Amino acid sequence: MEKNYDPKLVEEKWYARWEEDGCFAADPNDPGEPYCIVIPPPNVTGRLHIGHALNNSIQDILIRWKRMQGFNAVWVPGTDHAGIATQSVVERELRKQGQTRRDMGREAFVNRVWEWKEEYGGTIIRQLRKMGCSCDWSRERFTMDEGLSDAVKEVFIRLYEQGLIYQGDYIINWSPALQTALSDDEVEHEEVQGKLYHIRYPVLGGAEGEHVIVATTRPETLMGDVAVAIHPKDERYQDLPNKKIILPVIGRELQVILDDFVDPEFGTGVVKVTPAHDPNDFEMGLRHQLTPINVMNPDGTMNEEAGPYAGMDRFDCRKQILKDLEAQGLLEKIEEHVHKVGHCYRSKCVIEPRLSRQWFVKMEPLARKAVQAVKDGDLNFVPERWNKVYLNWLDNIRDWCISRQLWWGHRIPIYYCDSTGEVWASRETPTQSPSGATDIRQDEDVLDTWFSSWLWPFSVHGWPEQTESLAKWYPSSTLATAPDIIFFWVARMVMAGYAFMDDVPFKTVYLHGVVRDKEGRKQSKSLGNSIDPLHIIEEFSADALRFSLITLNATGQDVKIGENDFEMGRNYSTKIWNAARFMEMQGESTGEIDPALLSSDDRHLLLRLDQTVQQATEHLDRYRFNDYSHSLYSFIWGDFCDWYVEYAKGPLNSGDEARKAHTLAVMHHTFRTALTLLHPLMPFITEELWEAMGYRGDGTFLMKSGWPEAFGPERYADWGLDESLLSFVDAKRDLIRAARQLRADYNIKPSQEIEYIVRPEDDGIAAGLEAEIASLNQFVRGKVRLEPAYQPEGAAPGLVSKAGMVFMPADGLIDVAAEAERIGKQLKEVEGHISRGHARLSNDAFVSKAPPHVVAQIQEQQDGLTEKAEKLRALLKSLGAD
RNA sequence: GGGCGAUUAGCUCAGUUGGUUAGAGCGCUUGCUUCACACGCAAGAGGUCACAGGUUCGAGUCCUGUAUCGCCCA
Repeated sequence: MEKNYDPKLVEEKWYARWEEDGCFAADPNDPGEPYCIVIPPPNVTGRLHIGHALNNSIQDILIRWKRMQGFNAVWVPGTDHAGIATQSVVERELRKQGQTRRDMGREAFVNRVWEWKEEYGGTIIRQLRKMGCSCDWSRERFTMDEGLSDAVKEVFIRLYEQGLIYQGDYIINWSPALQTALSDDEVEHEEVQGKLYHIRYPVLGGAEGEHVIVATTRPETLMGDVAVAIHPKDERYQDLPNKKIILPVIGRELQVILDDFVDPEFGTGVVKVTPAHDPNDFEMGLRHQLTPINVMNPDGTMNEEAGPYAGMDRFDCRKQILKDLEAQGLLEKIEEHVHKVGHCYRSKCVIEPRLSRQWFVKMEPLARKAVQAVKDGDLNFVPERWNKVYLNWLDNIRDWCISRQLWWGHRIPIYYCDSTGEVWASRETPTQSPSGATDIRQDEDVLDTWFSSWLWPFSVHGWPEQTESLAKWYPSSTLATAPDIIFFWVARMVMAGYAFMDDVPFKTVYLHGVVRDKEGRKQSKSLGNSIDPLHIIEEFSADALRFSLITLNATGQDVKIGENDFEMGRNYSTKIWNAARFMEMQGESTGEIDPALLSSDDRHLLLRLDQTVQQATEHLDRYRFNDYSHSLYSFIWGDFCDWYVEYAKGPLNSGDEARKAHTLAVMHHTFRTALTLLHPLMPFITEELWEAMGYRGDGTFLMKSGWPEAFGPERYADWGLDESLLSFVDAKRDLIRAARQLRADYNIKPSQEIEYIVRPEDDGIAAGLEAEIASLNQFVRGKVRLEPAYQPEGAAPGLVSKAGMVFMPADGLIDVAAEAERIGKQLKEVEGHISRGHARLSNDAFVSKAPPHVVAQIQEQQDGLTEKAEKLRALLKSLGAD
């Protein structure tokens, strides 16, 4: 074995071997309880970013763990056709060649997108393999493949027939850049420093110059005004409803309406009503039977209704109309005004609320069961606080605008016959209308991409076909995703699950945090602060990438991470590698663990191993991935490498073959179990060492091996594992640390053998230490002499440890002042603790009300501290420095 | 405007139902090429747990309020 672990070839090798051997493939007929994860399908245009890396590390940990536990586990991968993103990518390519999609025509364009998808799409899927993801690739799906398209059609038609899908003219969010409608969730509201324009609207037939002042942030929609509104109780404008108002520029007569919606505090209390360009005004328009006037084209330019401004861009129009109003003396004033403006989540352009005919899903009936699922505990969010966010959204749910004016996507299966006026839905492509007319056409629009993603947990299994996979793996078990798509996707999947499968789509939703840069900013291309996971894999390893991400990320919190944080994972890999290398150098291990030969260090290690098995399992059960990682880190690095390997060097080099073999047996037993526990997190290095250490035996991959079970009371009894053992080894290590500290403080080289004199705490410890004196000597690189009644003659450096006092004769080199300072400092600390403990114990309320075991504990601690203080004082005295 | 989260060592963060002397990684200081590992070993320094009240025998942990930062919804 090489000194440094070289992951590159190893990772490639194992991934290929797992795949060749069908380790990832699941069969619904195999035994085992079902466990299923469906991947949050990444965009087919996407590339793996660090957020995906975290998300998929979590899923892979879960699936590998459950597989090892004997579940019939499947992880279904796939991608999403990402209507807007994918269409934009191909359009951008066309533009470079001086072409547009309209030049090409719909069919040719869609073919072109398919070509693009075949060639470049799914890069991300290949990248997931580099990370070690154990997806069942034979089940890979795409939201536009044939089966999923059937599912989409089926769902649309069922909802349409139930009256839950309808078409209507409403205000929707319009992206002028993309020229399509968007759902409410696709709009990002950003606070901007804008302006509030106070505009004078003349009163018809009023006195010269009589006007009302209307405040607006969007003067360019003025031409679409059909009324002005005031609050019914606003006393300032009592006589206004009887008058007519003249719309500036256009000269249209406007009525004055009274509506509760108007906020008298906003601006002047008089607002313009523009039903075609504002959702609230639209509602007011309905209440007062006003006819909306749309003044804009789909591309954000003004149309002929805008009179003199026709053809002008909406923002140019704003400037021009302000200039004109100013010239006519109609601009009262301009105020600074901070308000929220909707932006397109994809193009970032300013969203235009626009009246248009679109398709909607009526959500309220679907939401009911989705609410109940969480209230009844059939669906759980981890961390729990997301329950509330989810419920709050569902309680205020609004209908979902599902039509998009795009070409790439599932075309709406609605047909029209212009001559007869028939409108109907059809699963097949019809040749005539229900009444037999042939002048038929299909709706031009496609469906929102989420309209296919919300079916994912069952459509991936072949629904609407009743497949074996569907029967076995629906509902899925855990969904792991980021909270930013809780509404877009998670809540809608729950609704679809109940609507079409009559059950939740998954039992637990684990929501992890967002990966940020060191400054806490979201990683983004434009900031140039993103970490490329592939670069990390290249530089460190996939295991290191996974380890660092998981270790640094506490449940549900955002994680701030920088490039060098991945060193941690690499260093850990090297550490494990070298521990293995050390064992390999000791030769073959054939022995079994023999209870009669177990030393206290052996037992301590085995006890800690068992604790680690329990902790790792429990932490995974509770989705505490960082705790899981931490417990293995401290076990392997701390217990195994720092203490046990150092201890083992004694028996291994003792020349006693039986001891050597037995020590190796303990090491291998432990290391083997530790590799198993670590496998879900670091699959590659563990699989490699599993083979290198000869654990494969009959040829079973580690990834197919069983998850370790805790020892249980019998083995505890057989092996003599108990708490007193822990405290003895603990005390011994405390002594070793004290001895090392004395050496370090006096700058004595590690190579120099020195003598320590130890005055053991009690007879039991004395006997224990006596039995292990060789090991002790080795740890302190010196010679330990046990002298129960030792009193230093004159000044000698000494320290207090749990196992007793340890002295290091220094041949008159002692620095009395420094020694006194150190001991004095320690004494002060101990005295601090003593006085705090004393205060508690002398408090009657504490003694009478606290549970007895707590009181006893404090008492015991107090005794220990008091004793320690006395020893420290004695030390100080022997220094003659008091 | 409503809701949620964060505030603990120089930095990034753990700290589960309140109960040992508040932990880790990185960074820092000192020593060490000790026969697995310098991607390492050993030792060390560093914290009035944002602030103010309250509950309690006992608060980093629970409650109320304040401040700062971040996110979501309207």
